[in-house]
Amino acid sequence: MKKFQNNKIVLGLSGGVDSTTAALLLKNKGFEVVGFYFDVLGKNQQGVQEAKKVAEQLDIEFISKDVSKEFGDIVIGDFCNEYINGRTPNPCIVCNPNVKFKQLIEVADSVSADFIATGHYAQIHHDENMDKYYVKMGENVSKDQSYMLYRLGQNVLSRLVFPLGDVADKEETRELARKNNLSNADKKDSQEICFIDEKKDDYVSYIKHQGYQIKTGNFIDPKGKILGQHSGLINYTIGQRKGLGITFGKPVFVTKINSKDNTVTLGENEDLMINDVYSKDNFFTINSSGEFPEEYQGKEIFAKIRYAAKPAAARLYKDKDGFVKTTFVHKQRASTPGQSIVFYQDDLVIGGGFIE
RNA sequence: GGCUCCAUGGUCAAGCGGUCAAGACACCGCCCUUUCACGGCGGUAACCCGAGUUCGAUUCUCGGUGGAGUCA
Repeated sequence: MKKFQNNKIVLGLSGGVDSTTAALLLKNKGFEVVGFYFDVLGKNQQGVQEAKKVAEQLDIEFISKDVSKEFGDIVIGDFCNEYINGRTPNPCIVCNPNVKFKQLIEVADSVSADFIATGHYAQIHHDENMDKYYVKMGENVSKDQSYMLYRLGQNVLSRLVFPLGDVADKEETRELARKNNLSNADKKDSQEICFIDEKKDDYVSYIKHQGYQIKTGNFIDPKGKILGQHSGLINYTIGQRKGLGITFGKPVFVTKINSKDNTVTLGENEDLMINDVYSKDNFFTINSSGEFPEEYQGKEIFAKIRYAAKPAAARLYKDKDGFVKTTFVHKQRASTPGQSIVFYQDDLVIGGGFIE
């Protein structure tokens, strides 16, 4: 798709090694690169300056934009609500289609660029016959970030380039950066949640600072017996072991979070193993609406229920009320409401949804 | 009230007349990780008090204190 008939490309430029190296690679391939920094906090002058400096080093155009309003409404609002409701959100999943890539497209249109890019370790696959685009796992299997991108639609994918998709090793990225004297070649990987300053907040105190009231409640066993006091639902996620402050001589894990009666159920690891995972708000790549394609009924696929999980064999079934049931061949550990399940066919992302 | 049993890190729990006093769970740190977790590695931390026996007591004896059981 070439709307503008040029080689102009808008790259999400955070100032980190990955996006910087991505810019370099694009430049080398002959793209006219525009570095785009989106400021989710709206006051991140340091972030802007760092990215700008990198852009100058690379000698590329640079744009920054305050997207704090939409980011706050869409991502942070959802993030807090989910936690308050006893779920475990993954803000990156929400941000990508609704803020990050949406912004990239908008900026690309505004500067008449045909393409957009990010430094994700993922690839794009184009099915020529069906004329469909897919996110494909990165060559760098251990860093593969395709999971985070399952909600991107054809309008985005068709214009998207992942320069680092075929880089098989993060060290290779750094090496490239070093060779080209990029100042951030050895900058530490960013981590944690991007909108929370880990120096002064963790996500729990962040949510508290947003004005939410956190109520303590009971830890209970699977039969309902009270085991102790928990410090508020937002502190916990399914499968969690540490930070419970409760001891039984053997590890215990969070097996259930119940927002109705404000309890947290603790149990053994075995209790966390399940075959069937239900998801809602599913999004399937090949349908512009994102709906479940009928031909996927009973389909053998691979799926993972967490970013860091290994894709595991499963079958897909359409369920009532827009739900999808995924039946794994082997039990999976700690399916967590709010996290995403992502479906793969071989190394292509075909869709995903939010776990219930 | 009588009798019996017990008393070790935050919790549970080994053990011995001379030990750097196990281990598990918790906790802390690091690693892993563009979410939250899991996981891996490492770390802090204890013999209830007093008297006695002994070359030496956490270990044996007595008393105290605290807890558990039992009897009328």
